[in-house]
Amino acid sequence: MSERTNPNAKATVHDIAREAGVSRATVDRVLNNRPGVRKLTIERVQYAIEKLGFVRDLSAANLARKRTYQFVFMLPDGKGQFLIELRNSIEEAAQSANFDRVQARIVLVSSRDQNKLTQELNVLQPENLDGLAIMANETPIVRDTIARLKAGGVAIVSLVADQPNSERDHFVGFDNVAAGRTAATLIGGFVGEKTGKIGVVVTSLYARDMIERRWGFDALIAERFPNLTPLPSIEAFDSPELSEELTLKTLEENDDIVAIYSVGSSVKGIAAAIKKHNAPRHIVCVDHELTDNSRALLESRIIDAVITQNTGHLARSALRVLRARCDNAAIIQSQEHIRIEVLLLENLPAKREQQQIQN
Amino acid sequence: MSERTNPNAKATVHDIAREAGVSRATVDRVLNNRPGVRKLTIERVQYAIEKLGFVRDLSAANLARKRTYQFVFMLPDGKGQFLIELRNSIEEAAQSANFDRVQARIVLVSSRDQNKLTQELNVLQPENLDGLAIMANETPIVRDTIARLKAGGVAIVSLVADQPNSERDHFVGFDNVAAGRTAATLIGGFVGEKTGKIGVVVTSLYARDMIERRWGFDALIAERFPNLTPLPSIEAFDSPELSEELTLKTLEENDDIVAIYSVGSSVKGIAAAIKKHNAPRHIVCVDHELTDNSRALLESRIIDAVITQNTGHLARSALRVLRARCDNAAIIQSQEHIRIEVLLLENLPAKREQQQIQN
DNA sequence: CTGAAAGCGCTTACAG
DNA sequence: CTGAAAGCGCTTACAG
Repeated sequence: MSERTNPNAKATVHDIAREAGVSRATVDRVLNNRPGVRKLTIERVQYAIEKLGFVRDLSAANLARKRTYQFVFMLPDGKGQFLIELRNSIEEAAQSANFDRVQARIVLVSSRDQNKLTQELNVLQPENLDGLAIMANETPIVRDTIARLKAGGVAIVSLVADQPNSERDHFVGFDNVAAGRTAATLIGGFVGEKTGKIGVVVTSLYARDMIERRWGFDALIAERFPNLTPLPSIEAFDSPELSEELTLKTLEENDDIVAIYSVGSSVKGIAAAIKKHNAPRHIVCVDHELTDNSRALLESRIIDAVITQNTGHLARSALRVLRARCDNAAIIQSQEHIRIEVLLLENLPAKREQQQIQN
Repeated sequence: MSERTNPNAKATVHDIAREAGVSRATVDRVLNNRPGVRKLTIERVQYAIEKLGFVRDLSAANLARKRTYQFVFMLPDGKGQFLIELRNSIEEAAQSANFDRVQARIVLVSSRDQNKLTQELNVLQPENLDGLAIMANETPIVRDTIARLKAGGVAIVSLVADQPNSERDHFVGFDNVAAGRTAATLIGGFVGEKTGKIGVVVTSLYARDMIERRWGFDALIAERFPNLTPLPSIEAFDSPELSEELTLKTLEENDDIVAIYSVGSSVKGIAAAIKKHNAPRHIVCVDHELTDNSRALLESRIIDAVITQNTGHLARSALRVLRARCDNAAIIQSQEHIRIEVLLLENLPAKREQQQIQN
């Protein structure tokens, strides 16, 4: 069945207009809080809205308005697998959101060159922007840009790494402290009753997400696994070579390492180091973010688990939240909660089906 | 910015009509494969569509059509927490889908009384139904109903438990075999090197999802953990008392039980049994589906992990797939993949925020 | 087989 | 401060 046959059909602006004894244009003014309506008239219209239980049809409104949503995703230009996945997911989500009148584009910004970053940020103007999703380190220039755009009425979400001291409307990403605790629980559980040290490798000592994960990790190990001692963080930047070299050095210097926590995107080098070092027994290894690397390492059982946030969910959630903000609509919190996913070889999702289309 | 200012504005039916030298009505006929158009005309229109890169605006089409989607979710009337959660999620999702012209309602059917089930199923008629999501045991009557509705043009998805031998369009739920394997990996990992038996408790010996989980579980234990021996399944139906009694009996008869796998919704009784039995060392316990019970047991560390599928995701995915089917549109596979979630105390999502609304 | 006209529910100039 | 008319992109009778 397709036609609406039910007798208590939904009320329309037309019905409201008739009920309130005004024109549809006036109903529209009240609906959209436009100025230039007498207070009494407003009340009459509002009464009619209440009475008839009117709910406006947003898609009809958007059609009439020729409303289009201009969103920008600003991401670091890094070459890590996670970033690549995230970009793919955003493009995919943007494409299907396109039917919904949203145009989203990705802007990559240098994570090193502050001047270029400043330039890129200054290009963004509220006049041609409805929403911004930004993943960047917390710096004054980023904070200022957020404030400026916010003041211009742009909806803002921080992505993956929060900007807690800025005026972003929402954070789309998981709780990094809890993620660190999750990693600790897995490592502690899998190590069992053995006593020993844990190597910890981060991408950067100063990135907020890394710091938070490490906090959570250390706290939980201290609480529940007194048999384990995390070592100071090794900083590997984005370099597999550096990561391998430093990890190997640590393994050689500490013969009682029972586990390694890969907090950032350095697992490739870590795995190489573990293989080279070739310890007599399995070293438990937990990594963050599912990539081709971590997938292969899970399959060869070099690493035991991956803790990740789904890039598709991140992309769609950012889009939904921005749109809701623009429409001044509510969001369903539970739907926007980004889960901390624990991936073992056994519950690994099948490899990205390249935008596979069914039917 | 809101207005579409860009010069290469999207083509509309109007543009196609002009380009092809026909009326908009004819364009519409071609677009919707309606009969009564000369072949030559069809080709001309299709050529114009290609040339202008026309993409039809579905929401405008639906507006014009007064199209409404009538969906039914048919679920067992059981009183388990998972079912309750699922129902809540469906209601929530249905509410927000309402803006999108879909009307979804839940019909509960008896899982015991075949006659009542038959009656309920017979009420469903293709005339007033666009899509059906069904969670039910595989029985001939269910299979026949699916076939009948399918023949009448109704879109069908099976939910949580698949109906692989029916003509459903899609299955919304996770891979139960892989879920069982995931449970086994966790149990094996957490038990460590100890040798012993594993108790296995199911809701029903004949439910497809239980059987599949058990398959996966046994297979992985055999592959990777020769130190562990799963016992035959204990069937506890939906009864906490029975589950407690039988689990306790098993624990007393086997003093080398190191873990319990709760395949169905029997964890309350299992936990009670574990507490009563009070073994000298921790018994590893993994459960399925996040509920208030399992959450509390995770917090008190009686159980170690919960394997679950997100009910919100199930509900929204079912809705999206049904809708796509009705529109004959493609679905994004990666978006519809239902993940096997591993929940530890540390990555537990906050308790259901009762339809919390922000702003 | 094809088209002119009216309409879906809402909004936008324009006029008063 | 308010309304009549036209229009968003698409579809539906109706007429021919």
